[in-house]
Amino acid sequence: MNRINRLYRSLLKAYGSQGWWPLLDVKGTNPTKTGAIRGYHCADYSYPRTRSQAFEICAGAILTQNTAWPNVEKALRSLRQAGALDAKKIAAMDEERLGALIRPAGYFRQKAKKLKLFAAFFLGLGNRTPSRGELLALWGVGPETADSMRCYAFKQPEFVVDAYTRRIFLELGFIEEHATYDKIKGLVEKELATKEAGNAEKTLIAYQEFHALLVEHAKRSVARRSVRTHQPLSSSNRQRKGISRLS
DNA sequence: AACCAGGACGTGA
DNA sequence: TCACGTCATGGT
Repeated sequence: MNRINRLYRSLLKAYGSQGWWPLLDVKGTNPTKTGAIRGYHCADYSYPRTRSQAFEICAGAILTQNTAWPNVEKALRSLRQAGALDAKKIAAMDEERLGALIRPAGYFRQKAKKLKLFAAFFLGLGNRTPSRGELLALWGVGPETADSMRCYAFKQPEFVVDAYTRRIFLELGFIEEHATYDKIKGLVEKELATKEAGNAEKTLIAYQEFHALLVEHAKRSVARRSVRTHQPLSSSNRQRKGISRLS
């Protein structure tokens, strides 16, 4: 078994299934997760079940850009409270009012624009699944956001690379310091898929879980300092925090 | 009280 | 291509 698969298996053993993407109305059942327990659908991969839930995931993907999830959740609840967690409503809303509703998520002027653009695009899709290229062509949607939408909202086997993934892979020596997004994505899609090759559904679940597990692991054990310095966490720190090396 | 969060985009070199 | 600056609130 290759190192990517080994890491995936040990993370899964350590933290259990994560059940991303978090949805406002879904209750999670994994007590070992950090942060909010609600919002996850651990070991149930039938979500999103509606077009509306797919939109909620996409909106969350935009709102979470460089932003901590609890703040995103506040913005989503604020939208729902206003009856506006809905593509039609958002597409028709003026940016000032939308910005006020999503304020807790930060960057509210930019994100109001992004949400409006995306909402109009989403409506135009009808029931269709957008390609990665279509998403990337939208202003405000970069590689990570596009892959998050594809993987979690539209259930396409597409691995999401984020800052946490990068940090952990660098620490483990899986990648070079300046590895590109596509390089890291390719590494996972090549190595993690080998076992599930030919089974699209299992591949999708593996991509969803692996990304979520990397985030969970990073939140617990990877020093924030390493973002700037790229210095590995010392073993004494690791032990003090009760984190095993996992590979 | 700095520092950072599940980025993306525009700019100048 | 590449390194920065910008966007902005809220938690630690």
